[in-house]
Amino acid sequence: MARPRSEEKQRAILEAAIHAVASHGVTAPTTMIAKEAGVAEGTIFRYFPTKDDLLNAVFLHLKQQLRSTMIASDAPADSIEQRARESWNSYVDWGVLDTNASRALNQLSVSDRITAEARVEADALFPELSELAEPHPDSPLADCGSDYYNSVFSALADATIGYVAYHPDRAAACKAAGFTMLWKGMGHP
Amino acid sequence: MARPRSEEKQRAILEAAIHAVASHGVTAPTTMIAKEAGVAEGTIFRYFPTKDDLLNAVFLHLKQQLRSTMIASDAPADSIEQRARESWNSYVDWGVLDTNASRALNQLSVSDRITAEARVEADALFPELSELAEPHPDSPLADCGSDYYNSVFSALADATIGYVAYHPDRAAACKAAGFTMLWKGMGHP
Amino acid sequence: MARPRSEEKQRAILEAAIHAVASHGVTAPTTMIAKEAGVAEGTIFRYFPTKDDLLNAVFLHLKQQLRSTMIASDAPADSIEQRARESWNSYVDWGVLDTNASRALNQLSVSDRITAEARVEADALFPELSELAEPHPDSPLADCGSDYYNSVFSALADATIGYVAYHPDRAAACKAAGFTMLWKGMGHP
Amino acid sequence: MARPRSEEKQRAILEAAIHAVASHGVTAPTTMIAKEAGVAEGTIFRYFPTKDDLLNAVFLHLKQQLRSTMIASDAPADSIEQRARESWNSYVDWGVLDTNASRALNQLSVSDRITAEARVEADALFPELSELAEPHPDSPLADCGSDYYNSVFSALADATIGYVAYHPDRAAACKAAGFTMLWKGMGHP
DNA sequence: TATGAATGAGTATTCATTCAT
DNA sequence: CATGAATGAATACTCATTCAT
Repeated sequence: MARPRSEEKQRAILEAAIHAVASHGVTAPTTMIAKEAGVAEGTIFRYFPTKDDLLNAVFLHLKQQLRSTMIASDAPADSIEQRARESWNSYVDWGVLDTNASRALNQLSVSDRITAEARVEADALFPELSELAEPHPDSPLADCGSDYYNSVFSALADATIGYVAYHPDRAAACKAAGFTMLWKGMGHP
Repeated sequence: MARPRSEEKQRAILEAAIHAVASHGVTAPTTMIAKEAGVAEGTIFRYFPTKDDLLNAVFLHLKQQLRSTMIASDAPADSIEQRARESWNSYVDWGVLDTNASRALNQLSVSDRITAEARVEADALFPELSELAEPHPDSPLADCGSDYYNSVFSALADATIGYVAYHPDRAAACKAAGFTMLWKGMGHP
Repeated sequence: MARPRSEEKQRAILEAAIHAVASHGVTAPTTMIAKEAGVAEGTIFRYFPTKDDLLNAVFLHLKQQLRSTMIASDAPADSIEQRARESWNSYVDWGVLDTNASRALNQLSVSDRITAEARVEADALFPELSELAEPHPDSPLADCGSDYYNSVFSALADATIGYVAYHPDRAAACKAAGFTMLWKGMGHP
Repeated sequence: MARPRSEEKQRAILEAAIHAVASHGVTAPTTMIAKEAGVAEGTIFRYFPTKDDLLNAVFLHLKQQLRSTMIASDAPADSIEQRARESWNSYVDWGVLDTNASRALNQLSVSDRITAEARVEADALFPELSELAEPHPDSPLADCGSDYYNSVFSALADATIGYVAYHPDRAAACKAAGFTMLWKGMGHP
């Protein structure tokens, strides 16, 4: 599939897919996505050869979007704790602000239609998480693999996002509590 | 007077469903489940009127299984920390030992085909989690809602189970690290 | 299938089938019929080898029931018109009185699951209709076949029954009008 | 811009449905209809969202067809009797000429899958039947409801069509006899 | 290139019938 | 003989994908 003409149409399809997946899961029919995107049924397949390709593209698109958010908020940080907290905060905020995006990403994350390659590619977007995760020798995480921290980070963040979505008034408390867990869990005092 | 309804067959269907859902998600076709269970397709619907009923039954079955495991390992605990750690350990061990069960439970947990009732019923099986979660006033969790802890517990546990499944040699380290996170996150020193 | 033991059970099945067919058409499931008859699903098939056999039996049963009614009301008639009118009246009354029976018979009459043999057998139950129908040479019916009259008789009667079922207050008028049609149509003055 | 929706295909589906319903009743499977129409099974559902929609469309299609026939034969009539007789004749002729159509219409008419709306719409196609039915005060039909005549008209016509289908040589006699019944039954001398 | 009509394999569910108890 | 559990072919409908326009 050659790069298709309309960048805008591709974007519309992605956005429509996000919305559809958020509300109907990965089984959301392509017809529904097409309708929501304002394109014909067949058009989707000129931009994404199969539905799976589309789903994986959505997955990466969301991860990149999240990535951008985190960079945007990347103020020069005083301390490593500050940087870590800001990563955490922007991650959670992104999910809370754009519920659709967050819900869609959750659905995709657990779906077996997202390939291992896409997952690897997505993880590579967040190198600083790994860096922050670099545990000091006496951290409890020292003997866990390097991406155990990553798993835990997103697991905690997703749980927090999900919870805050239903209890917006507790957003601040939960964000703080979640970060404390992460930070103390790494062996910081 | 007729052939009695077979407890064993019902079990076979549940087990088959677990396996099928673990590897194909909740969209695993009933034909596949039937074949795996060694029964005719129609038989499934004698035991579970609809596929959704089957899925909810599987969900509760797995939760109960998990529950039993945790009770079985419920040694008289010296301290509250000890009790908490044992809950955590047996939860994670269950998932690690029976990967299918754990994967299926994850798929079901995020599926919108599991009813709110089933979820409530499932949560009621783990009252001690809530009790352990009771935060003291100066815990970071104090201002979060009461089930934020629960969300975090399963999120961390599932992440740990998933990770350990791929890195069995690090099981001990990850289990310990995960619990530390949880424990310290609650404000314990 | 040997004549089965319980005459009573056979009757219960027939009655249940009448009710089920009246309200759900010939597609009424055998399980529903069994339940309504208070017998097990399989029992039906000890009395009637197939569902089609059951339906044909119901058809004949209803025709016989109708037949009995008409005989019962068969007072010694003064004139041939009187006899004809009484036939007509008892036929229509039967349908009006037992709506279920009438509805079921209608459903069965138009169903292609009733065999030609059953239809012939049923017609043979009403020989006097044919006799009454014997047209005099100058009747408009003279050149129609002998059972055209029969068809017309039941067509008119069924239409009348159906109409009266919804407009019970007009029963008398419709019965009279229907008979007039029949009688005058035969060339009587 | 895409392939236009084919009027011809819709027609093929309707015709196939008529044929299938005529010979197998309303339970004729959609696969059979599709095969007979020479289209894929899914295609049926592009033209008719559900099978019930298809059945209702077939019902109306047949009524309209019948309607056209009757209009076509609508010569300027000398008398009201002449007009009535021509209505009757063309109705019966239609059924005799196209046995499938007539059989299908009969099946549909008694089916509970034809909606009340469709029936009302169909009746509205034949306003002159109601007009002709307007009974004079001393008609036997005077005290019956206004659509008793309609019921009787179709009942007689269908019976006649059915009979003539098997005895084509008696068509003329039966048509005449049937009309006489109707006409005399209305109190005409 | 975009469209949307056409496709047909795939899905959950039903039901007449069989047969172990 | 009666029961009802088990069966699996059949059914209406869906949907990712193809392809004529």
